[in-house]
Amino acid sequence: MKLQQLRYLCAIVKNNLNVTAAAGRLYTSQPGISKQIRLLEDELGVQLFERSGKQLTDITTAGRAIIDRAECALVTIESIRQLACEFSNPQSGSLSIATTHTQARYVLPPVIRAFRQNYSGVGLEMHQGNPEQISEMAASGVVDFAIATEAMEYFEDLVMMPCYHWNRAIITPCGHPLMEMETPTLDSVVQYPILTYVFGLTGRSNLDMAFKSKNLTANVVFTATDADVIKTYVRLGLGVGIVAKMAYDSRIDTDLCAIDASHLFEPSTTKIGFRRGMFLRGYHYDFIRLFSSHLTRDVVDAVVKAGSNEAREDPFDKVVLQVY
Amino acid sequence: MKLQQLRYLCAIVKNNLNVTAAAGRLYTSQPGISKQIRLLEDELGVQLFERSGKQLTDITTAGRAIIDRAECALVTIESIRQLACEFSNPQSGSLSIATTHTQARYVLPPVIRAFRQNYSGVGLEMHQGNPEQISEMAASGVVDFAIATEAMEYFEDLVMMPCYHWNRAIITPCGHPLMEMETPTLDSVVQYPILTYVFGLTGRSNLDMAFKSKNLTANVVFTATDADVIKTYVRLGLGVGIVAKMAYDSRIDTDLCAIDASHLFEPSTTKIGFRRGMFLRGYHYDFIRLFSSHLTRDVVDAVVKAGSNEAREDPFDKVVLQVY
DNA sequence: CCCGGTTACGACCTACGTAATAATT
DNA sequence: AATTATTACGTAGGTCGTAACCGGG
Repeated sequence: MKLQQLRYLCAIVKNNLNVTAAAGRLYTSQPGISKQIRLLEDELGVQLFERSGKQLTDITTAGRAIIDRAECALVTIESIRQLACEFSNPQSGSLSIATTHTQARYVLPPVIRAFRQNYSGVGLEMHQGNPEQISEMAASGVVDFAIATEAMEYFEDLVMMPCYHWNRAIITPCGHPLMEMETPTLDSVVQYPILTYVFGLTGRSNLDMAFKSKNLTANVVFTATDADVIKTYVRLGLGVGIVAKMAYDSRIDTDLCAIDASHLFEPSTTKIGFRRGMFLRGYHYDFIRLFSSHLTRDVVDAVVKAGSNEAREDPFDKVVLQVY
Repeated sequence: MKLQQLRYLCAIVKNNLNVTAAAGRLYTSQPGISKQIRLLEDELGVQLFERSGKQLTDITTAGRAIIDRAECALVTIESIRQLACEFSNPQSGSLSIATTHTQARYVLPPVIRAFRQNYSGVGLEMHQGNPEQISEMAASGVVDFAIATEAMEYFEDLVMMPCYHWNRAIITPCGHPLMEMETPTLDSVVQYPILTYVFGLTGRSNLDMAFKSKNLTANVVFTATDADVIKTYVRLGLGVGIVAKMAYDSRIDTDLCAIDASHLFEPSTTKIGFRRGMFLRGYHYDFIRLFSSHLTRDVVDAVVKAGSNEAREDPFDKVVLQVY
């Protein structure tokens, strides 16, 4: 049994049992992969894949169990590599983050700036996607960290930690009648066409829940994945926007007005997650800390330890998170 | 990085940094090992060992962390192998147990017999030693299971489970004055020279505690590692023996008399343990079950899961163990 | 001077890529 | 017919073992 064979095995699985695709991803030839898989199966004495003729059609029961452990072994091996790096070269490496537009555009900039000042030798890579894609990237090891607000609980092998709460703002062109009120009600808001995030993004579910619980139907005329686009269309007069509060900047958005809407919608919680078993380098801890100051190294370590098991008491019960 | 290199690395550590010994254990040449270690260090860019001249004198900080993970990876790899075996050949394999004389001689025989009837294809291997050696064997993967009564808690990477409680018997040649009493007291027992187990074996510590708590000094004139030897010397009239109750068989030891001593000494608990992360095959579960009927597959799995973390509530709190 | 680790070298093996072949959709 | 896996084969790299070489205690 060789590590390569395990890598090939996992690559095939990640590429939907397409050996050619797996070979492409690993920059090697597909006959090589086929042969190594065959050899592995011979050595272990078990079929790992169901085959119909030459095609791989499915994973066998044994295969599934073995692949799980193979992934685990590979993660451990990777962590050895990282660990060595951390000792030989603690100031250099690379940090890759997958996140949503909202975070990338409105929350991360100061964090990234501070991080770069401390770790100029660490390469940064940023990926964008919806929360599901983001989680997937972190779970499969494409990125180190996933940062998002929704749909981050569904990956068993991600360690998730809450970072901060945030509320929404209602934005309109200046002089809009809604802006006359101190604290508009949901009833008054639904009078107008609404522009907000597409479903599944940036706390959209909390928004829908608020309307639903009051039996109101919001007339959502436009959705987008980011607040910049939404603001653009609010400026065009399509309606009122409901976006994350941090997406409104009074210095820049001078032609728009905003009202805090924290009394209308439940706050959402942004979380950061990384793959279980991953070795966290010094700069990983520091990045997390920069992003959310209560997540010190000790706290993170505790969560990792606790998380290796199913639910015990939530270590964040008593922590008061920053609120935007 | 290759698996062999990790194996070499761990072997060197297990052999006290003696490369030649490690080579011998692995049936390979020591230049090969030296070279692979060197290559590994080059690839990782970290020294794994401190060297004084050519000698390996110590493990570096980085080395220690890396070796930990290397061992973990190797255990996972081994578990893949076992897993495959379980699928390809569930009835064959091998089971190795390390235990003390008491278990091997008085408790395990019926278990082993039953096991062999179910799994005639599984080779059995039995090792003996003191509890520390036994734990060590299980922790280092020489054997699958460690079964003993004392000193099993000190290995962090062993999963331990209580199997049964047992009490002691006082044995004397027939007609001994102690046997006149229904329930002898400690005071009466200390009147006589005592023969029992050597320190660290078979619940010896509970015995010492009992005397100490009553401020009595036992006149221990003879210690041995097993009850057979002790009984022999009791027959010679050296004194009274205090041995595990199951070591007295009225059908065989017709020239000896025994009195239950459970009122004098706290019962001891025999435990079974195996290396954390080890893949348990079907026959492993069955063996455990045969040895201790409350340790069903579900219970064992639960302990493994829970044990991957530090102390949570003891899953055996409410279980009533069999008492010998 | 012996024990133990490193260097040097040669043999064998095997992983991998290219090219041709077969099978499945 | 196009896509995808297997088979065949040659090469290049690397692991391992033998043998000779050094450094400490």
